[in-house]
Amino acid sequence: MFSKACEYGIRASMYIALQSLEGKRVSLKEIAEEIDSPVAFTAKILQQLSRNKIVDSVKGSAGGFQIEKEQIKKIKLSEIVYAIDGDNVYVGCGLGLKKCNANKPCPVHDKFVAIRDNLKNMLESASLQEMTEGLEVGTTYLKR
Amino acid sequence: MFSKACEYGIRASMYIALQSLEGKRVSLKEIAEEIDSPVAFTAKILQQLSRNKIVDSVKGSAGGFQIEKEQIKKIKLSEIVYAIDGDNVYVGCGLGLKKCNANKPCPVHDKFVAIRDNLKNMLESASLQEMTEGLEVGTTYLKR
DNA sequence: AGAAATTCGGATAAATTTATCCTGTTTATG
DNA sequence: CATAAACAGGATAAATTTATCCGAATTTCT
Repeated sequence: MFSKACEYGIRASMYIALQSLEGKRVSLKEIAEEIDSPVAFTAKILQQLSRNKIVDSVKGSAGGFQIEKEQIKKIKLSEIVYAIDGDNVYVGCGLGLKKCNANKPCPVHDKFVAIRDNLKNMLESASLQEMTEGLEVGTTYLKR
Repeated sequence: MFSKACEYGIRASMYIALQSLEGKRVSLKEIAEEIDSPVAFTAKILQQLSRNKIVDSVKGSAGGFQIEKEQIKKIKLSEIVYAIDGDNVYVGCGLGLKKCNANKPCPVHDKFVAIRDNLKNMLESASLQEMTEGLEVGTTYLKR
């Protein structure tokens, strides 16, 4: 569904959000440990998220990553996915045709559009805030 | 969503089905042309489909690929996807966790399950027969 | 029997994605 | 101000996916 990079990106964002709500800034190392991802690769992804204003990065000793509380409420999963995977998830034919559309559709066009719209709606309505709620009370997990 | 291999595999199966309904056996070359896919790569995929009894292959001059009419009615897209991509599409956590389940779910578990079930249902209910119908009357396409 | 058309299967190559490493820069802190 | 902790970014490597090539086997047709 998503690329590995995107999976790590989403999980990292969720972890940063979780800690930011506690007022804690977190280091790359800690993030990678807590979401069980390769450190250096995660660094690359955090750079992307930082450039795309999804997360704030602070250099130097006592630096790390954080997300402002207001942002945690606003940021939707769709923005994270878009920052890393682009619009691949939303656009593009299920069967790989370059110019598939309602006018000249592939045989599964309508069925795919329906499913993709579901996915899109889900990602556009799921905020980081909402995602952290289960993490806080221990009913959802970011590794294992 | 699917791998390139799977996209080509689905399109190839649809084209073979379409021609088989006309009583025509089709060659690799013709298939690749008609679905706009790389010939040699398509050959590999057809081998897989042949081993998995999705398509029949006939060697030798005047050989080629075909699908029996009875099979065209029975074969669902899910079988093609499974033959090529395995169960990746259905199983596996949206965020890449190895042991994500209803008991210890990732933050998006339920939402993903819902969407994946949609996809699964769609693939399990869409037969090759159904797919060829639009192709026959020219309302759907396999290339462009 | 020979030639042509065709799939099969192994080896290999190219492209992309995933992952690592290393050097530089920034910043808090003692 | 020196040091250590941390991110940034370029170069590189490993793994996977996508794609090509070629010889062998099979079958039809003349």
